[in-house]
Amino acid sequence: MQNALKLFKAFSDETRLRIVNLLLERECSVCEVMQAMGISQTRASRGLTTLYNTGILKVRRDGLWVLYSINEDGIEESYDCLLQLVRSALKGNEVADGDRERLKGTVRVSPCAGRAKPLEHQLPREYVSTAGE
Amino acid sequence: MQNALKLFKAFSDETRLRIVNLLLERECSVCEVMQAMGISQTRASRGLTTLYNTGILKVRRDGLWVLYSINEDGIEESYDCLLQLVRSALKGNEVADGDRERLKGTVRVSPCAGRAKPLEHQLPREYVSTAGE
DNA sequence: AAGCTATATGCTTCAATACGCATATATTGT
DNA sequence: ACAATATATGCGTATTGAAGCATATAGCTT
Repeated sequence: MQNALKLFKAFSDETRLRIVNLLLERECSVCEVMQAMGISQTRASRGLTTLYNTGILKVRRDGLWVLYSINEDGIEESYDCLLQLVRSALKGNEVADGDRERLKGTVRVSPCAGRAKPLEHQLPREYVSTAGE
Repeated sequence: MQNALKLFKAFSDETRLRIVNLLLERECSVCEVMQAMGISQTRASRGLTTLYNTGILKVRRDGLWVLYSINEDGIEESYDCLLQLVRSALKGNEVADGDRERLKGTVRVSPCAGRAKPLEHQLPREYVSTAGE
């Protein structure tokens, strides 16, 4: 029961459901989740961490980036049906569809984006426009 | 998404999971749930009401008793898998097993049972022992 | 080593939730 | 109508949970 309870609690939050929605598309870094969903770094990180602690996600590092993805061989057989339920529940939802759409355009950019610093300081070289130089 | 969210929230509480556990066995009145789980009337009633409001349960009246049961043709196709997950998750759990076991011995008795009043005042006639009379 | 970037986290606040007590409501029998 | 029983619910409280801010940590790059 405790395992099931943990799973249900993990899925009982809109932020986390939207995150799962993204990860069902593909592996994501924290900053990609932030951008696609338009939420703060703290919120994205906390949502991911909670899902990870429940066993739903796995993590790996790629340089500075921490990449989260669905933990296919997670907990139990049964829990697979939950993911399918989430997937179908989010398909057709305006917010979730928008998140997935924006995910396509995300870039691995600093969580400082949107703050006062000039944009060039936060984008990896290859993404910085050279038009104005 | 909102529907899925409501379902997950409904299932993300131990009291409610245990109630579903009982109702997967059979239709129950509030007082039977109280007895089987050893919880207060308020707690039982609130748990049942929450599950009902989510569409998971249906209700009917039988005289003084309000009988709750799983709403088979509830919300959506997908949600059926949730019930199966709950069933399997609760099978083998000590608390849940105990609840189901005690359910067999429950009696439709007043929620006042266990308080100061003499037992005879709260049991339907047919359950009152006549040994002491 | 120093500085930058990506992420995690301690502390705090605010909102949501669970549930107890007392009481209201609904239903039946007398 | 009255009393008794079964359940629901308003109000208050305690607990939990989400998430912001500031800061710590980890890993590049030079």
